[in-house]
Amino acid sequence: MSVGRPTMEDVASRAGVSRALVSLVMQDSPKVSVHSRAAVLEAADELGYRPNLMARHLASRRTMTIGLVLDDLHNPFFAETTDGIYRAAESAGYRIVISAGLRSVNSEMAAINTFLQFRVDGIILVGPRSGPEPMQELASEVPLVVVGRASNSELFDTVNVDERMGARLVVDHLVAHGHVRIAHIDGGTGAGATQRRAGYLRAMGDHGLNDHIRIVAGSYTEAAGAAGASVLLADPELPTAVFSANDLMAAGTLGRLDDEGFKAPGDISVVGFDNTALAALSNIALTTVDQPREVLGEMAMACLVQRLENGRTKACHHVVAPTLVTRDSSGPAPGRSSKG
Amino acid sequence: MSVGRPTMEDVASRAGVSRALVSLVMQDSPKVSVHSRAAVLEAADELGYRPNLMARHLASRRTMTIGLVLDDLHNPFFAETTDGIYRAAESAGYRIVISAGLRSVNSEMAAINTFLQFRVDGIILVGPRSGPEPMQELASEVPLVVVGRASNSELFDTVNVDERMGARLVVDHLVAHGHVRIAHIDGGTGAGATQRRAGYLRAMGDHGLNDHIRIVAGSYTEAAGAAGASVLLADPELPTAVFSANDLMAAGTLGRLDDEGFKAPGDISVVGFDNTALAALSNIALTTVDQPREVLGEMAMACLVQRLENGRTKACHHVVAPTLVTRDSSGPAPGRSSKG
DNA sequence: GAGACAGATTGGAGCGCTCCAATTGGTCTC
DNA sequence: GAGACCAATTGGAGCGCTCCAATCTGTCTC
Repeated sequence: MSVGRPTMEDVASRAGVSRALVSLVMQDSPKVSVHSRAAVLEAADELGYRPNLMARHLASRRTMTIGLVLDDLHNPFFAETTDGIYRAAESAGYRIVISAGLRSVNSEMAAINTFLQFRVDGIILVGPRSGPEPMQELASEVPLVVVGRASNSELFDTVNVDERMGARLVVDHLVAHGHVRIAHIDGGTGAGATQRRAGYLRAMGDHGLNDHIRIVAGSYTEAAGAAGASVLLADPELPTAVFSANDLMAAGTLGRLDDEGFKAPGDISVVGFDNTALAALSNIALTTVDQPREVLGEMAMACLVQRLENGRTKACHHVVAPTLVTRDSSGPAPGRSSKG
Repeated sequence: MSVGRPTMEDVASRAGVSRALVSLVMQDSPKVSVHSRAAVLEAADELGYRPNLMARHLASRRTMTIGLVLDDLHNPFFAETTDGIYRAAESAGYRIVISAGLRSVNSEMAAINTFLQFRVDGIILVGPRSGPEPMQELASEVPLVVVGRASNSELFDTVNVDERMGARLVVDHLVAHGHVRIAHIDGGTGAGATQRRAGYLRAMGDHGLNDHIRIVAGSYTEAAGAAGASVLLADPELPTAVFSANDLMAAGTLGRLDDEGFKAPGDISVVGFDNTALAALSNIALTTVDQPREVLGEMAMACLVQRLENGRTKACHHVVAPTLVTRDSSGPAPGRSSKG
C-alpha cells in the first residue's frame, strides 16, 4: 500500500532543514527562527506527519501520558472521577489513557501491566481491588496515586473522601429525624466499605444507640441492596431507616421495600452513599452522601504532577470531607413503630 | 535513584545468552531450547524485567494494541459494549486501551490523535460524534471500526443494531396492547436517533396510525426525557404511550409523569431503548429495546482482527437485530382515554 | 578588523527492541 | 570422514526520535 507514515526525516528534507530542527519545532522549542518553524510546520502538514510517540519516548524517556486504571466502567462513580482527572491532566499537559480493571484482581493486574509496558509516566488507580503489597511493589516502579483506597504507604499517594465522616453524616441526619432503629447494609470488601461500617458503628455509639446497631452483610451491587432489605424485613423488629453502603445498593433496597409494600420514606427511610447520577434520578431521589468525585480526580492528578514535575517523593495522603444530599428517600421516623 | 529499568541486554548477560535469544523467548518463539528458555525466564524474573512496548513497537511496527474511543463514560451503554470488546480482544491476543471522548467532537479528536501517536494497530470508535469526513480520513490512516453510527463507507467497518426495527418493535408492542396515541420523544442528533425516529414513523404508518404521530424533540439525557413528558402533558389530547429514544430519557419521562400524578403503565405506558442496567432497576422496570451490546463489541473486535490478521481491506457493515424486553412500565392502553 | 558572543542549525550517538543473515555445533547419511 | 542438514544461537543493522556538542552566521564592541 502506502509507503508508510512520514517520519521526521521526510519532513526535514521537504522543509529543507535538518531532522534535529524538526524535532525542536515539534517540541515547541523557542530557539527556532520564525521562518524555519513556519517551513517545518507547513511541510509536516502537507505530509500529514504525526510524531511517533513510541520513538519519542524511547529517546526522551518520557511519554507525557498517565495511565488510569478504572475498576468498573459500569459504575458512574468512576466516570465522574475520571472527569476531574481529565480536566487536571489537560491543564498540566498530560494525556490520559484508560484501562479497565473489569472488577477482578487479575484484569486489574493486566491493566497495570499494559501501562508498565507502555512506560507511562505515572499511574492512577481508582478503587483498586489489589491489596497493599502489590500496590507497594507497583509504587516502586512508577509514580502512583490511589483513589478510593486508604493507605498510609510511604511510597504512593492516596486521595479519599472521609468515609467515616460520611457514614456519620447519614446517622446524624437520621437521628435528627427521630430514627432510632437504623440498620446498615454494608459493602463487604468494597473500597471504603470498612470505614463506612466503622463510621456507622461509631456514630450509633455516640448517639447512645449501641443497642440498635444492626448490620447486614452485602456488597456494592443492586442485588445485595435488595437482598439486605429482605433480610431486614424478616427481623422481628423492623428498622425505621436503612443506610445502604452505596447508591446502587440503596436503589436495590428501595426497590425491594417497594415490592414488599413498604413506602420510603413513610415506612422506612433509605440513605445511600456516593451521590452518583443514579441517586439524582427523580424516580429514585435518594438521600445520599456526596463524594466530590471530580475534586478527588483533580487532586489525584495534582499529586502525580507534583511527583513528576517537582520531584516530590514523600507520600501524601489527602482526605476530603463529604456532604449529605437530602432527597425524597429519607424523612421523619414513623410515629413510634406501628408494625413489628 | 535506581539505575533505571532492566533492559533485554541485562537479562541476556545475566542468563549468559545473547540479546537476540532473549527477544525470541519474549516472543514465545518455538526455536529456543527448553534450557535457554528457562534460564532467560529466570533471569528476567529476578531482574523484574518488563519488555518495553515502545521499543518493541519501534522495531516491529506493531503494538498489538487496539485504541478504543468511548464517547461517554457516564453512559452504561459504553461500558457494556466495552465488555464484549475486551473479551474478543483477549482471545485474539490484543490489548485494549481506552480514551474518553467526553461528549464533544474536540475531545474525541484528541482521543483519536493520542492513539494515532501511539501507533495502535487499530481503532474502534463507539458512538462517535464526528461526521463522515473525518472518519474517512481516519480510516485511511489506520484500520477502523465504528460502532453505533451507520455508514456505508468503503474504508471502514461498522457494527450497528437495527435501530428502525427496534423502534418498530416498540410500536408493535404498544399497538398490540391497544395503544393508538403513541408519542415519541426523540434523541435529537444522538447516535441512531434519526433511525429510531424513522422506524417509529414507518411503523405508525404501517399500523394506519399516521394521524396519531406525535414527535417531541429531545436529546439523550434524563432531563430531555422529563421535559418531553411535560410537553406531551400539555397536549389537548394526551398520549396513552410514550416511546422515549433511550433508557435514560425514559427514566426522566417516568419520573416526570409520576411527579404530575400519572401512573405508568396505568395511565401512560413508557418504553425506552437500549436496555441498559438502568432499565432493569426494579424501581424503574422499564420496557425497552435490548441492544446486544456485548455482541456488538465482539463483532467490532472481530472486524478489526480480520483486517489485521487476514488482511481484509474491503469494508463490511454488520446490522444486528434487537429484541424487546417487556417490564412493568408498559401495559394495556387505558379503556378509551378518560382524560384529555 | 579581530575577538567575543548569542542565536540558529546540524550531525551523530544512542534509547531498547526485532529481524535477518550468518554462524555454530551436532547428528545423519552413504 | 566429508558433505548435508537441522536446530539453536548470535551479531548487527535499523526502527523514529531526542539530546548533546559542535558548527555556522551574523552582529556587536573596542
